[in-house]
Amino acid sequence: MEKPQTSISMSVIRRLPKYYRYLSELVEKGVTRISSKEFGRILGFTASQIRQDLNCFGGFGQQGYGYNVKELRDEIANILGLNKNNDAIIIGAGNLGQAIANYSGFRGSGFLLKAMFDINPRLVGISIRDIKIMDIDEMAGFIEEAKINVGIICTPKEGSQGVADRLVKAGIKAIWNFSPTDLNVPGDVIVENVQLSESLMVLAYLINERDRI
Amino acid sequence: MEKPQTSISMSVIRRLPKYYRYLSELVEKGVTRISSKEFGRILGFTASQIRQDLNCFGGFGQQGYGYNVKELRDEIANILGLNKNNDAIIIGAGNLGQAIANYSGFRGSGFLLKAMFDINPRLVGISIRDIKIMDIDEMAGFIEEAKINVGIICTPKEGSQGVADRLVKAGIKAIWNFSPTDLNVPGDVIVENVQLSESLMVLAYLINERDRI
DNA sequence: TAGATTGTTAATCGATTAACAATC
DNA sequence: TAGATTGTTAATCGATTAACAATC
Repeated sequence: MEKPQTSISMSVIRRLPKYYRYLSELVEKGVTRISSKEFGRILGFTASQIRQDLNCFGGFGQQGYGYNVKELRDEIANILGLNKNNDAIIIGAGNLGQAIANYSGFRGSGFLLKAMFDINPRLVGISIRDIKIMDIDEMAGFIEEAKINVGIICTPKEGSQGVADRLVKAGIKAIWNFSPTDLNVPGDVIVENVQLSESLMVLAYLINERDRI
Repeated sequence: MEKPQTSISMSVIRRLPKYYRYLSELVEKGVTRISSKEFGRILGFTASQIRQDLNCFGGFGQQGYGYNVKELRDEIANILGLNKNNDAIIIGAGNLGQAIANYSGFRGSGFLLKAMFDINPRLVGISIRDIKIMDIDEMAGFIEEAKINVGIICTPKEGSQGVADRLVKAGIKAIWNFSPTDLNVPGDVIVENVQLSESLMVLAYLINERDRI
């Protein structure tokens, strides 16, 4: 049922996790079928948009019936690649790095945390949830040996480009970046940014704008 | 020089922090003027887009010259409301809450962390960076007394809607939401989401897609 | 003044919504 | 079969890019 897969726009891709999340909730509630109209009402999207989005990947519905909730959830999990394992490491074992290490969402997305790295000798050696913090000089070797393909950068912004360079050199293929910079990496390396500072500034804007009116 | 301020699209607003960040870097480097062309080259945007974006807020440039870097940075800080103070509290003092409490980006955006709240009696009473963790039952009183206007939700998803309800009831006007849910709040309450799980799933998709090709 | 670069209008592109024939 | 709802095409809307007159 899968389509020949032309390039999908990022607008569509960024909605997929939301579809997945709501479908998972529906499955838990025991809902077995849903129409695009009803699903749109729940999500705050138009029915049209949902049908267009899903049809980028295949015809998952049935005329006159709607969509099978469990089936659609599994299709989307498959599209997102949530069933594929990705071994990851965290670089920067400070507050944020430790919080991310404790993040329970890894499992559900197929990511497995294998190690953490830091330059601070006071952190090296201790463990967070059975994950060892190692010296950053051991990183390249570990990546190659353990076939790590994702690096999670939780360092301050001064160090982040340097870390990215070392990750790329060691053969990593994707970066989840929490440092407030745009990393410079080769075109085949994927970077997904979580820009806390930008999010906070947008919040400041929205508060400021509302107060102005 | 400010325009009558019609409604600005979110696409524009979400680019402003990036402008601000790069302009700050340019100021630090001692660059005093920049053209939209050169600024676009640095950011990876078209010159046209930068000029369009800035002209939503006013004519900050000068024909034949370009933009004064420091002036433009200050204008954008002003548009974003980074000079206005917003008193905030964190709800949920677990790993993520504590990491956010330690987040150094608050100051630069005009946010001031005033307290943290949790239901866990083992956390209540201790302090993170001089910020006391209090029992959640003290929250409503604290919000009113200290005139808090921003709540930062770092609880697990089960508790987040309940926390949001209590925040709204206590009179809070904006929420920075780290829990993986879409909060239901009255229309005048601003919610800015940081969806770690969605970001991670997009990363999974991009890795999976690249491997497929 | 001549050159450069803005502010702004017009053209293009892409994303969203509407409409409807196909079909379960 | 009749009703419902999809998949898909067409229309609309909004955002981005190009073009250029205004002007420093």
